[in-house]
Amino acid sequence: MGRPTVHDIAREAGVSLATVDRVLNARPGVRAQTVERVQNAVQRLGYVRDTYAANLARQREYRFAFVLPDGASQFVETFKAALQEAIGAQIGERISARIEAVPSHDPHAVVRVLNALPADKLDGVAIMTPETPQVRDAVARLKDEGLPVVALVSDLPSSGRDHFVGINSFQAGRTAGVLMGRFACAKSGQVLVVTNSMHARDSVERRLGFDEVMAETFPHISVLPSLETHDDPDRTDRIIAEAFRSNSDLLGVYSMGPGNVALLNALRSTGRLQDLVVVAHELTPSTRIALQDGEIDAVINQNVGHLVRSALRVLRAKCDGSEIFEAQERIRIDIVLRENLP
Amino acid sequence: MGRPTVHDIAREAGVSLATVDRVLNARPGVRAQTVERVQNAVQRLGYVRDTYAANLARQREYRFAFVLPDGASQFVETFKAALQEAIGAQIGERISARIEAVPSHDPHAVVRVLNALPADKLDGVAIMTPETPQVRDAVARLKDEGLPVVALVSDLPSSGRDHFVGINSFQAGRTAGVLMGRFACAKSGQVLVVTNSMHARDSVERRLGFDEVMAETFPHISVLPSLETHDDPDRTDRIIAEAFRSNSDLLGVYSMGPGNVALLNALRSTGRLQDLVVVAHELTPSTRIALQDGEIDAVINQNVGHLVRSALRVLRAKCDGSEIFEAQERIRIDIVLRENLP
DNA sequence: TTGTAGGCGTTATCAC
DNA sequence: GTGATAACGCCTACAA
Repeated sequence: MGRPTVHDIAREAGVSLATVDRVLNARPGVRAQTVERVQNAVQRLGYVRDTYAANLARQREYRFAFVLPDGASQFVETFKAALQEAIGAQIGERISARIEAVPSHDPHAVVRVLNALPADKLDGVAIMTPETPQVRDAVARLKDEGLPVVALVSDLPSSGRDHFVGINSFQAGRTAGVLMGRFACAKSGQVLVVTNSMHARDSVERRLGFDEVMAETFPHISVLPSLETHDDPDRTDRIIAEAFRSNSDLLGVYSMGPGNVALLNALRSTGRLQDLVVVAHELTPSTRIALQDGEIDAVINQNVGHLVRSALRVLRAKCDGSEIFEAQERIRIDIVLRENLP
Repeated sequence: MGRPTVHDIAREAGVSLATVDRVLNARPGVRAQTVERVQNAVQRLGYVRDTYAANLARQREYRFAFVLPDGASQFVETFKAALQEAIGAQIGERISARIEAVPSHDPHAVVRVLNALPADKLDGVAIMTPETPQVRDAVARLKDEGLPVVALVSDLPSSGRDHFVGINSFQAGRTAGVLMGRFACAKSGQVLVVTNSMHARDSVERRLGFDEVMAETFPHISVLPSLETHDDPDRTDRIIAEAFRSNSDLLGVYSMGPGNVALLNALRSTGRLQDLVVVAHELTPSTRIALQDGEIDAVINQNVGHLVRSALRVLRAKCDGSEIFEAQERIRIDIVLRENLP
């Protein structure tokens, strides 16, 4: 015969189905002695609950909210598409997800949105937002209301979030560094580092990892101070032009943040893009094309499909109080070259 | 109210549950007219079947067989471990998998095992085996008996397998090539290519991809003919020593096949391992250590966890006749360096 | 503190 | 051809 069921447990323990259920779900109103008997039966028979049958009976619905940066980020757009796709697929069964767009550079706006989330109409929240003290407090409130919270892409380590879905930025920076160094071969010269803002925690960590590798392994290359674009194309053009004026031996560019469209445009207008080693983050329509055209040499990527599915699985597991399957939830640091473009 | 159920369909179409079920599962014994009415109702209400409830009622069990090479391959061992892990986890719910070890270099033995599979006690088969005409016929037989078959890691394109779970070997070879070329910088010299046997389809394809990139982009590097180790450590030592004797400017080694333990040992005894650019396939305990020690520069990998889960999901989908979620089943060509080791 | 009975959405076995 | 009716494994009133 197949797996043992609650019926088997009930028979084995000499109690009724309802009592078994109460014990399995740790509900009160059962004598300690009876609890013991049931648990013994569970042990003996090796019972494991059929989650799907349980969800069916429970009419379980998972209502999640995804708090994502608004604005025209290709990465976020790609992420949203992957979310829609996953919700429509098998993995999205019984899951509904609302997307809350927040102006992520405005911590107060972020907090306003987080505080406005209707905790009683939700079963979990995924947040992709820079870490600020205000955000930390808002997350604490959500958790107080009993909601599982996962941090997406950018971690919120001191917020008490239940889980982080994303890659280690420091390692990602190291990976970018080693590609930069090896692709530049033994040449000496300077490398430009660009991001939208060094207030973003992941930019800081990526920079740290990048610098570490460059100092360790490629001391003949000097890494210039981080340039901040502030998500402004005009400013991007200006600082890039200026950087090319003041540095004679530029070997490469490390783009740590979003905004690759504007950066690539600025680099194109210097006329030197083809000679540079360019390493960027996140595979989006624009970085994909730039890879294909040989403008970008390597992209460090976190697979958005994987991010989405991992967030959904983890949130569901937290709701059910079940274990997560670590191996499946580890997001890889993908290295994408033209030849292994998915 | 929530999603429409079979009850809603029955009411809407003015028929009974049983009839709805017959139509949904394409069973005979329903008037064309009635079929139509039900299908209209399905359309109108946007019904989509609850797979889990269905499986519950059906008492569905998925009994799969995995036909894997025997012998001491670290890759296969890693794969088996991942399989066990997945079976124990959420994704393995209702799935049982038996592993059949075959001496994969012996086509007749492979076929004997395939033919001995009890088709009536199985719901699907995954096969990791080199392609031979005999294997092709055996797969055809399995399919005749109604079993879904997926090819694992090494494709069986002309066998009528339902699906291939793995990476494109040609692209993988190109990826290895570009890493080799760029990591070797502008130096000219020779590159050694090693595999266990050029009878393996993936070795041939990898070689093709590798050669293409080298010829296109790195013409100053000459790629030597493939050396075959025949899975024999002694032979490996000999051919490597010989290769080092006859080539004065060796820049690197591309290891296309399994057997990295023996190959690394042979390379170590030349005393020149540290200076070479080494690119290998598959992340296993030994390649992992070699990466960490700087002996291997890059590993081209297919994530075994992903392979296993994909095979399980695809087989299940084929059993259910349901769609597969392409995006999730595309196995990535991972590039693993020391810095992004998972 | 415990048990009974019914229901979740689907399928399967009977009759009619 | 079609329709009741009872499963599947679990949960939850409500009753005892």
